[in-house]
Amino acid sequence: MGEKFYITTPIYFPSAKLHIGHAYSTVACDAIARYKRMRGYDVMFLTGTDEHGQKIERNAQAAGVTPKEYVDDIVASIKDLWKLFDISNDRFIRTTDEYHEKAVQKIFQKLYDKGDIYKSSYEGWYCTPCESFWTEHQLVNGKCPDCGRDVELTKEESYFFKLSKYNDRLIDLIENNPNFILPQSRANEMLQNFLRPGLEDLAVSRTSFKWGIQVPFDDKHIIYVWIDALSNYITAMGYLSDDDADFKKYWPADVHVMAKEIVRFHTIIWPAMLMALELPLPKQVFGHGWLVLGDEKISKSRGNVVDPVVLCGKYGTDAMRYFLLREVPFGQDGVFSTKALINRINSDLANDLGNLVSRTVAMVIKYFGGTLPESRRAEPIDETLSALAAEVREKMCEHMDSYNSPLALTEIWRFVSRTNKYIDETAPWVLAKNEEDRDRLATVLYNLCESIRHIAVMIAPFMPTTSKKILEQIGAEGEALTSFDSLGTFGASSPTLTVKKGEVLFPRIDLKKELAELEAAKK
RNA sequence: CGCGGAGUAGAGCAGUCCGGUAGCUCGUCGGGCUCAUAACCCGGAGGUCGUAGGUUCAAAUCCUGCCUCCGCAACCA
Repeated sequence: MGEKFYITTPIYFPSAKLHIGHAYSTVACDAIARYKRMRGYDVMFLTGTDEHGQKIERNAQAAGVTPKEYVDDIVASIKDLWKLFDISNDRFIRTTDEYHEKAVQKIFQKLYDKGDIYKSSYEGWYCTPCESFWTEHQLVNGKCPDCGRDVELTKEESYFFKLSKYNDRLIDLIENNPNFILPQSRANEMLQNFLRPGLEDLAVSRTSFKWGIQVPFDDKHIIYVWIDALSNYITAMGYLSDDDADFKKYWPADVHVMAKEIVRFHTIIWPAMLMALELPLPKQVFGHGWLVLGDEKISKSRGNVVDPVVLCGKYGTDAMRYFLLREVPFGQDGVFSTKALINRINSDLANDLGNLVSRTVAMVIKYFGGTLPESRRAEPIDETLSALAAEVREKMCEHMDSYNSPLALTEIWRFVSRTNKYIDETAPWVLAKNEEDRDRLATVLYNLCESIRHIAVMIAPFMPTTSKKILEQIGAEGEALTSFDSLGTFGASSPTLTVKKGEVLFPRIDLKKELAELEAAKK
């Protein structure tokens, strides 16, 4: 096993079904994890759920079940969702797991013993019917933002974490490690908005609800959910448990991936906690953009949720994965629309890739009965394929090493296009008409199969199932033909390879019909 | 002046750091091909690069003002 690589998704809040945006975060991590495994890394890929908090408590109450019953249900659906999206996580942590709860209490105790957590009180606006505290900013016209009723100024006892103590060290961290926060523009945001103005100590306990982890030495207090949630990255590895071998092996994380709005917690609170615990810091925090619907952000409260289960069922898992990984620009927002999705599937997957495989396999069968003969006749043009294959492989790796899947895929598709063009340039159907060109025809078809093999291996992190299906069709089996290392050779496939006609990889979708059906479904 | 990001063909983006023919994908129009999933290949049309100034032989790119949109401001992936 090679060097270790530890990657995490955020842990998701099971207050309702997950939407396409959650799937995006997880699929993005999965592609990176699969890519790293392919490159020989010993990968630890962690995801999970963040199950505590007042909102869960209330939802459960409304549903007439215990909080645990409530989250168990949703967590089961989340696990199903990741199965559907072909997510290859090595571990799944729930913040209600006993080992996690115990470890979080130990972390809290440790910080308290060290003097980094102290007891005090803070003032806030309390809404009695809602039993909620609000800050001045959160109030809407001086009223409760939830119910609109009057609020009263109240003092609540709370434990505080000395976040301010780590202010300078955090500034140093971000200023001296330009790659700590990706994309880098977010680093400025953290410095300008929070660090340079000066951090305040953080209230890290609550007394207004019960569904959470108790402060070990004060059972009136529940540990603040972000302290609870962020700790998952180390508790999942066994930190402060009887067996911390994985913690020693995998920590620090190589990258925490998340959507942009929680970058703040991961680049300020989390590093400060680790500094207080005297642990190494994660190497990188990557804040990706959002999938927006038209102009609107996808959000449960706006009711414009796009159901990923329905989409996968309709268009297929790999097509959805491809769309997500290709369409959202690096670190920026991407637009989700049915039209954009179908256009991507039709042009990139059906027309370019699927059809390339289909026409190649068909020609090998039509002209040689499925198995290529050994005779060869090379021509200079053939080298354009082998040269480009090597170049594209390099660039794809560069892009994936900086977590830029859209550009990595763009590179691969440059090769897909070149391969399609090669067919036109060599015109195998003309060669097939002349007996004296049979060795040339065999060479052309071999080069096509070999190019397709390279493509299939390169797309494996993004579309694992499609990759396998394609390799099967061109008769590529075993490490020597399917591993990343096998891409070092253009010409590794057997000279007398046998193809196998397979199902249509990506059926073309009738855009107009599909949109009409969607419209009809709305009514 | 709270902080940050963005305005480039019909749509989505690259190019801006290190000024010098404005590029890519989709769509559209025309042509080619017939192996293939009416797919593939070639070519054309389409942009005063948000706006007003400035610097320069030369500005999408550097400087200044303004307009518009978006995000963040302590629990939305």
